[in-house]
This record gives sequence, C-alpha cells and structure tokens, in this order.
Amino acid sequence: MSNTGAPLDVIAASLRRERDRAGLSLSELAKRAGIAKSTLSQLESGSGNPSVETLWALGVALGVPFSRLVDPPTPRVRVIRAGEGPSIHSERAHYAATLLASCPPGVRRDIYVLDVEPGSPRDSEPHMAGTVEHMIVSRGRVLAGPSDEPVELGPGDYLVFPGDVPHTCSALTTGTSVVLVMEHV
Amino acid sequence: MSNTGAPLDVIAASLRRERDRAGLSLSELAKRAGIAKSTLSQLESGSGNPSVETLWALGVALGVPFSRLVDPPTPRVRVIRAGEGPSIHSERAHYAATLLASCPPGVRRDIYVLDVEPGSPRDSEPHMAGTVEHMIVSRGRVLAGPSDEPVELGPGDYLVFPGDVPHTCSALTTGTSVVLVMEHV
DNA sequence: TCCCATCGTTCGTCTTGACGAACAGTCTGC
DNA sequence: GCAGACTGTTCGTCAAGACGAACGATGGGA
Repeated sequence: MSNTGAPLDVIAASLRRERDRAGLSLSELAKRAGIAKSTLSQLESGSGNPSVETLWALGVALGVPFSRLVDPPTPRVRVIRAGEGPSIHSERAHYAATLLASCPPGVRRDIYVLDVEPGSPRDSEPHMAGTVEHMIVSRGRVLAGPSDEPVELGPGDYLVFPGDVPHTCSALTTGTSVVLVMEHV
Repeated sequence: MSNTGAPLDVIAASLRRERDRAGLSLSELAKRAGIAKSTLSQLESGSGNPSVETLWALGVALGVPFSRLVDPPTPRVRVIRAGEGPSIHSERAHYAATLLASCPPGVRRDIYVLDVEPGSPRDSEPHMAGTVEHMIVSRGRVLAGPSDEPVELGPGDYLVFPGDVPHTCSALTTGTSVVLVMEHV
C-alpha cells in the first residue's frame, strides 16, 4: 500500500524537492503547468488538497511520473555479498530466498536471489492480486511457472508469469541459483 | 512519464476495474472509503476531477497502492530463452545487454541481462535523475558501480548504486553474465 | 540611489468537487 | 403482489480549491 503518512505532506515535500531538482522557480513552474502560482505556493506549504488534474499538470511540467509526487525516494550504494543478506531457508523445499531490494514505495518490484536444490518443489499460494514474477536463471536448471503450465529453464533463460495464481519452482540440478523479481503492481 | 492519456479516464477505468476485482458494490466501497457514493459514481463515469485525499481514501479502501489507480496494468506468461530477446551489442566494450521486461507504466524497474567480456569498461553517462541500478552477478567477476567508487563483485553478489551519476561496468573474467535491474524512480 | 525584474507570499472572488437526499431499477422472500 | 434491501443514478446545497491581483522582499544594472 505504499505510503502511510499523510499524502498531502508527502506531496508538498515532493513538489518542492522536484522543483529544486529541475531548477525552476515557483512562478516559472506554475506558468509551465498552467496553474496559478498561488495554488502552487499553497501546495508546497502543505495546505491544500490538489485535484488530480492539478497534480498531473505539475508532474508533466516537472517531467516526472505522477507517482513520483505521491511517494518519496530512497538509496545509495550498497553491496550484498553472495551468501549474506536476510535470507529465508526452507528445509522442506531445499531452497533459500534472499531479499536484495525491497519495494520502495511506488516502485513495486522486489528483487530476490533464490538458491534452490532438487527435492520437493516450492509451491506457492497465489500472492496479492496483480502480482507478477520474473525469473532469470543464473546456474542450473529449474522447472517453474504457474502450476498448470510450468516451464523448464536453463542458465540465462528468462520467464515471466502471474504470481496471483498457484505456482511452483523446483530445481532440476544441484547448486541452482535464480534471480527473482517480484512485481507487486 | 508513465501515462499520456487523460488521467481522469484512466482513473475512471481503474476504479471500476479494482472495485470489480475486490467484489465490492459502489455503495459499499463509498462507505468504506468514507466518501459519498454520488462522488464515486461520478468518478467512475469519467466526469469529475477528484482531489488527492478522495483518491487516497479509495486506494486504501481498495487495498491497492495509490499509483495503481492512475496507471494501468499488463502481462501473462512469457519466456525469453538465453541468447534470445532484443539485445544491444557493443564491439567497443565487449558486452551485450538484453531487455527482459520493460517498465510497465508506474512500475519503473526495467530488467536486463548483461553478458560482458573483459576489455574496455562500459562507461555510462548519468541517466535520468533518480535512476538506481541493481546488479546481481550470475557468472564471472565484474568491477562495477559509480566511476569514483567501483566495487568488485563475484557470482551471487548484489550491488545497488545511483544511476544518475557517471558509472562503469567491466568484466574481469570471460563469459561474465549479470542481471541488471534499472529503477527509474 | 533608483529602477525594474523576479522571487514567494497573502488576499478576495468564483468555479467546482464533495455531500446527502431523492430517484428508478433489480432481486428476494413473505 | 408488495414490502424490503439492495443496486447505481441524478439532483440542489455548501464548503473548498483554483484563480488573479496586489503585496513586501531580494538582487542586479544603469
């Protein structure tokens, strides 16, 4: 659900931040967006509850996607060495999932590395509606995809499939490793 | 910039689609979101220019992120076999980039596979402000990151760094392959 | 120093979105 | 057949957002 904090404060901060980044004055931005600068002034001060059209016009004028204005940013350089990072192990299915990058608000794609060993498949219940999974095989071979139409993949192969239906993932060789990008829509 | 079509039409469609998916009646959703059902009715019919607070309340009541309402969805199952897919080759820097999944509107993370060979580094000019790059090494070793603080990575290593400053990527071994997720913010 | 430009703010006015009541239509069960 | 609960619609009213003018503040340039 991306953000919890009051959206108006987030918008206020986003507007000022993006305007600074673009190097535009308040007056100039208001002119480009075709809105009154008084309106923009109030928005940046946190008062006011803009309409979609107003916010849209500002997004266009700033050259920034709409959602950038309602959800804030994050990071810097970071390395997670192989084997490090928060990982979830499962004895049952012989796999380990490591979360590399969680979903910053508004981005909605989590990045995992899955280390899988042959054995019982890792069957997943459907995730939240709209979820999409992307897999890229690094090493080994896997059988993955929707439970009713799994696909066999080798190194370098890429697969995308809906994550909101039952799906499966099982290693066919030892030392199998795949990159999983989970898209939350 | 995600979407071009009139935002109000997109919102109208999104609202109805998400409400259907949630199995809620118009009246019920209006009650849960704490808005008048007349307001919701007008929004779904395409007339009306909702305020951020109104749209926010609807997003919360529907259990979907805000941006889901202003940008639409896409896909199904798809496989790109190793070596297939639209790829960009560079003789100069001995690498090939394959686009696996472009950025559906509002998602903002593109997924690539980079096949790199030792040689002159692949230096990149800064991308659009706010861009972030994620790399996961599948095979071989690479030296990558911001040009002023590159990091050496081996198989399974994960690196995230700003893409809006000059950065580099060079293979240290032959047959190097890395997964690159480019986050457009 | 004066002038002019631009900065971002604060006013009063007017348009417009949000509200709630009343509406017609459908389905269930007594 | 009719009461009841429900669907989603269309009204009139009122508060709130968007507008434009005027404001004081700041920074050059002649």
